[in-house]
Amino acid sequence: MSTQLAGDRSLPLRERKKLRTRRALADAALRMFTEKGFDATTLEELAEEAEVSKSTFFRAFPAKEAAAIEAEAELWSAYLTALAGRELSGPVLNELHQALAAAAAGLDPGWDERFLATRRLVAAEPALLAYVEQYRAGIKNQVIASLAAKLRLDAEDLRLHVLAELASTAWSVSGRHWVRNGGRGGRGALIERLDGAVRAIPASLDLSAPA
Amino acid sequence: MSTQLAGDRSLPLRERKKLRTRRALADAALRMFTEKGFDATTLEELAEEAEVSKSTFFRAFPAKEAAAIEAEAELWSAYLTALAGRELSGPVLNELHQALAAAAAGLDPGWDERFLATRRLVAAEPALLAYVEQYRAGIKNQVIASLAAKLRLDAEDLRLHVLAELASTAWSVSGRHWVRNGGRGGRGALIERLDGAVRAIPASLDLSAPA
DNA sequence: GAAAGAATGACACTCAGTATCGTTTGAAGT
DNA sequence: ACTTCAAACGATACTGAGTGTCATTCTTTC
Repeated sequence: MSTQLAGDRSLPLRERKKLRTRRALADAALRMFTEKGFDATTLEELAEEAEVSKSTFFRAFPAKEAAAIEAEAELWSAYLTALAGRELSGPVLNELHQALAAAAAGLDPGWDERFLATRRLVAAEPALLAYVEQYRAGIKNQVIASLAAKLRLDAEDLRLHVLAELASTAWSVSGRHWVRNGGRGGRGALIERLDGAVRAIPASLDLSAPA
Repeated sequence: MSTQLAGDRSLPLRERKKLRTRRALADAALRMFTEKGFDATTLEELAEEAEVSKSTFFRAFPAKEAAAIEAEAELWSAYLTALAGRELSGPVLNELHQALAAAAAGLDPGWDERFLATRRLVAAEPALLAYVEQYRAGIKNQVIASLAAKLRLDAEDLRLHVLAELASTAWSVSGRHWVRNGGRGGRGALIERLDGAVRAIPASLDLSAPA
């Protein structure tokens, strides 16, 4: 269930190499974008830093932005995996919550730090924010498809869209708070914030303006 | 409250011209992207079709994608305007719903058709879908800021995020259904679908998997 | 009708992203 | 170890979106 580390001896050498360069590129991206800025860093420089060619970069990532949000992508990927391996029972929102919490808990130890750096970058660079929004929308659609299959519902059922959206929103807000606090408390604190956010959802619908 | 038509005599000539070229570009984009495909149409061709230079295109739109989703952008812009001019009372979700319905109702007569064409394009072109997702995320943030100011709440209040998201989701799902039905019933039918979707939201939270 | 200023067109430039192809390297069987 | 095969890689050339600059042409205003 945990992320594939590049040092994993069980993997064929070829796969380990691919993971290593992928990680090298993502690390270089995080570092260079933070130091020089996203726009000021060209892909050529980035590829050179990771000692691969530009071709190799595009074999590992579909876009410049993707390398910067690796940590975020790892989380959502684990989320989808956790959800797929789950047998649903009871309130669906609760299931999504559990899947998300389990996904976050299962990531490799260094993830916290990378995620923090990623979110800071995203907050500073509009291009990255746009990419993240679009990325999450794609994940949301996969969640909907997965739920629709498990529950034998139409993928256009409004309720699925609402639920997928709510889980994502809860995560997003929790993450922003966590980052504003400098990531204090690490992953545990982040997951606790998520718990609180999910619990607060039902009350949201009743928010009223004073008469 | 209605959209600025290029024929509006009350506007200075210079502004009318700007609106005319903007509309010409958006129309050309919708037509050419539909006929030739988004990628196969270059900006040079598109600009030539509208009889302006590439420079002028980028003064009217920030990106190639933006010209294709003018109709969508008009709606959200009207939504923000309607929301800004509203005094909130009662359930906030209801207010958002009303603002959205009013915005849709107030757009110019040809909007239905352009919106339909836009959504078909978006469904066919991943690049456009990505752009729309990102665009809506920006609108959502403005809604949150507007609500936070009116209700004197923190912009990070989870409830605001949830509500802004729900309104957007209800619209999105309603629109997709409407498009699947070929836009039958015009704007009236679309707004009715929106009503139904908003009403169905509370039940979404209770969706459970069979034990 | 003249001055001021905004919008435009023309042009040059950067760089993300794609396509092609010859070379290297790990995987698998003998 | 030796060969075969396929996957990954590097090098190169190319397209086209998006930016910056500047001279020119319009609209507004006085």
